[in-house]
Amino acid sequence: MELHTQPAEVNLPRREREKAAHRKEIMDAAIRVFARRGINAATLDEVAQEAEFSKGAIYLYFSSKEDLIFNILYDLSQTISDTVQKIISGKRSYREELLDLYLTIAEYSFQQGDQLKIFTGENMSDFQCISKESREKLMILHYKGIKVLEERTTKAFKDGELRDIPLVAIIAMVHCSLDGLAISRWKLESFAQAKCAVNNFIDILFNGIGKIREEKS
Amino acid sequence: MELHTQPAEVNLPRREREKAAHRKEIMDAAIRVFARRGINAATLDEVAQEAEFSKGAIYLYFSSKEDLIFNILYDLSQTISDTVQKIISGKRSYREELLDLYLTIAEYSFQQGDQLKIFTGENMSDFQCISKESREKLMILHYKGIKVLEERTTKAFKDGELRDIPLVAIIAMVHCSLDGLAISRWKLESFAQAKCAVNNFIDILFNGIGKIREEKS
Amino acid sequence: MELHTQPAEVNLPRREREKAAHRKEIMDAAIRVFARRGINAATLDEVAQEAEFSKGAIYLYFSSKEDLIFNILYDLSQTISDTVQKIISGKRSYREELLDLYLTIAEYSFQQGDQLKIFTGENMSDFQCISKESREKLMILHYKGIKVLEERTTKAFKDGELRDIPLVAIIAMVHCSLDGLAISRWKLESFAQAKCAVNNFIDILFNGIGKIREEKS
Amino acid sequence: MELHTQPAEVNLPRREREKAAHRKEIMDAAIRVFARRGINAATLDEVAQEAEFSKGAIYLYFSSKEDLIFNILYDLSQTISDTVQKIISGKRSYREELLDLYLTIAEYSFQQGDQLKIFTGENMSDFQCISKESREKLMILHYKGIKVLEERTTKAFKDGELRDIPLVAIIAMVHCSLDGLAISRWKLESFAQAKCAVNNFIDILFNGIGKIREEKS
DNA sequence: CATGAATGAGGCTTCATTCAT
DNA sequence: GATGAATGAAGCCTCATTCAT
Repeated sequence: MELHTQPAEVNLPRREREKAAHRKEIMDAAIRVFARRGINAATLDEVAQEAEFSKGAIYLYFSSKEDLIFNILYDLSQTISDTVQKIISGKRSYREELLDLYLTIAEYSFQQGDQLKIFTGENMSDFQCISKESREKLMILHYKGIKVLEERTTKAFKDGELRDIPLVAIIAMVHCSLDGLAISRWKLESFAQAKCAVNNFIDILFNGIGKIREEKS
Repeated sequence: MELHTQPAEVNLPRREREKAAHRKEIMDAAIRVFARRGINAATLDEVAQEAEFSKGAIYLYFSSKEDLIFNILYDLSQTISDTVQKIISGKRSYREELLDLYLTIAEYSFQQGDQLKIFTGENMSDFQCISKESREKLMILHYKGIKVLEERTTKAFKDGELRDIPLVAIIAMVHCSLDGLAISRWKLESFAQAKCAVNNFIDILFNGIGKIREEKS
Repeated sequence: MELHTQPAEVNLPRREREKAAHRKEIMDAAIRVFARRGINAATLDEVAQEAEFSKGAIYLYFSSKEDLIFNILYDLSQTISDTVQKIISGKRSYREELLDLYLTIAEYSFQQGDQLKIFTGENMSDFQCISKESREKLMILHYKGIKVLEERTTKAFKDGELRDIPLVAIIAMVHCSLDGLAISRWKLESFAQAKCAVNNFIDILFNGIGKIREEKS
Repeated sequence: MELHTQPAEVNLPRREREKAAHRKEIMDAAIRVFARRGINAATLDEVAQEAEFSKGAIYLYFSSKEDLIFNILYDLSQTISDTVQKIISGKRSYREELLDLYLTIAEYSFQQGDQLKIFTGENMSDFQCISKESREKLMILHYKGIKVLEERTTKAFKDGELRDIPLVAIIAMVHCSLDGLAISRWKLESFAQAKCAVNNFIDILFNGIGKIREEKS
């Protein structure tokens, strides 16, 4: 299962296709530069150089640096949200689905690590570089994914898959570990390692680290 | 138990004491501004205004904006490292000590939230605004805390407190949840809530969320 | 009587005719945009859009933005100069001819207001956007009209149509009122109003506003 | 009688006085550059160079190029409006007051020609370089002067100083000739010449240029 | 001929840093 | 020590001009 990236537009006139391709090239170059230098420190000169375009060309595809950043974040938010919704469908067990989600994110993190690095390198609600409205658009997408997770967790609880723990705590746990995974705080050096780490994480999440389980009275 | 902040230098000549006090005032003001506006977007003008000093005065205490940032991060890293070392002493059970650490961090997060916000608002290894050497100094401190945790976890394992799970996975789990706690991803609105959240987290960490524990064969 | 605009070239091969037509379309569009946005603020993108041509097409007809501006101003200068020469012929009384000139300008101002707005919207001798040489070409045309007016005024004086007032003063008076008329400082809202205003102006010019005429001693 | 320029602030602390002086120096330099190169073509680099300050210094006194332009225009508008109100007081005859006004403007035009050149070099209502709101503030001042002239003219008519001509025509005449005077369309080379020109203008305005006065029937 | 994507010089603006008072 | 005016490097953005298709 792969992160569901935006489909390449096909069946368009050559001009349109090229335009879309160039736009994507610039975004990809920007992602690399932003990941390397930080969003704020990165200059459009660097992005242009990385993309092998002139600085002016960026403005043919994006109205400003902010617009470029926003589009990168929006695309990624969309991708993540879509992925969560596709995987967390409720058709399999909660544990299976969560494992799938983590593995998918881990894989994406290895393939497209730069994107995730930008995404979580800064606390989303604090992105100073984009306007309040844009930030809200991102939050909406973001919360769509959270919502799905929340509802699935509720269902798992009702289905007797979970211990009697406040849902909010479970969500928080899942959420912050996803972040940790995404920004490579797990310092994994191969996808094999990542797979192993994910398995361990799920094991811990479901069974705990304590030698003996203290059943709540 | 409290986060072990730097002790105010006592027994110094008045001049020295005043100088240290001004230095601290500027750092505190900077922390507030950085938390509010982001390190990059914040200007020294804003910091000076918040500190009720002139812009020039900042340069009497710090050689550059980078130096100011570094000192803030260094102090915090020191504080955290000291705190971890003080709490994770091996004198109590692993679980007790971990709970203590989380509660202490949570409390600090409520008292001095801005500092932690800056600290983890950006991925430390990627702080673009400070030089490689300074970054390494910070990393060293940072890893001191990690090291202590690692060793304590090893001991706990040997003492039979833990299940047979790779240590690195446990460390990663603890680590990313600490980040999550620090940058308020847990969205807690009162310290009471935070205490509850911490208790839940420790419960999950030790006992897992699964209804039935699947003991490893 | 109408302002003598450049005659459409006839009897040319289709290609030539089309080319001339496109050239004119671009100039007309440019006049509209320049009047609306100001010569400096207006971009060739806007002109191209207004003309419904591509930006590149402008360069098939004009070597640069300056060339486009110059041609617009030159055509208008030519038109005005021709008109002055045609009307100020010395065949009728000075007053009749002046009235005719004003009415013609007023009419043109209503039909082609944008052109005149550009023309006098900036002090001709200060057009920064065109080269010194081009500016001089415009001045030459401009002074041709002035010269004709001057000579006609001299003749009127000799013919006993005028009081004994320095010619230069009369010329200045006529000149600045023409400007005022052209750039709509008279704020007229209909051609009928304009005709009335012109009649009043001529009345004032010839008879003054004073209740009693103070004959020079 | 002199144009009533803003009084230099006295009795201020040295710092304040210097600040005001520097602000004025920059405005004066800007006026020279704008007059020489046109408002749009002029760059802040040129202004800074002319003022012998760094480019950044301009931003200590004005928030933007637009703000600088607006302040220049506003000061001048204020000065002109004040002057008109002071001179056109109704204490003397309409003709005397008008003559005084013209002479004052002419004198100012020789002393501070650059300012007036900017002011009328572009049609005020079309200043593309300043925001609509700012433009409206200027218009308000502008119309204050016009209003005074209008009322004085009405009074003169009632007092029997004027022939029976539509007031609006008289105002328009006065107005456009003031413009012509201000932007040096009268091409005068000395103040003596200007005085002479003004006298001639007033003569023409009141008595007309016609040899024989055609009294309206 | 016509197009419009690409270029890059140059403008406006910000802000860390310096320095005379 | 403390101030804040001054500096100038560097960033973002615009737009006249070019050129491959």
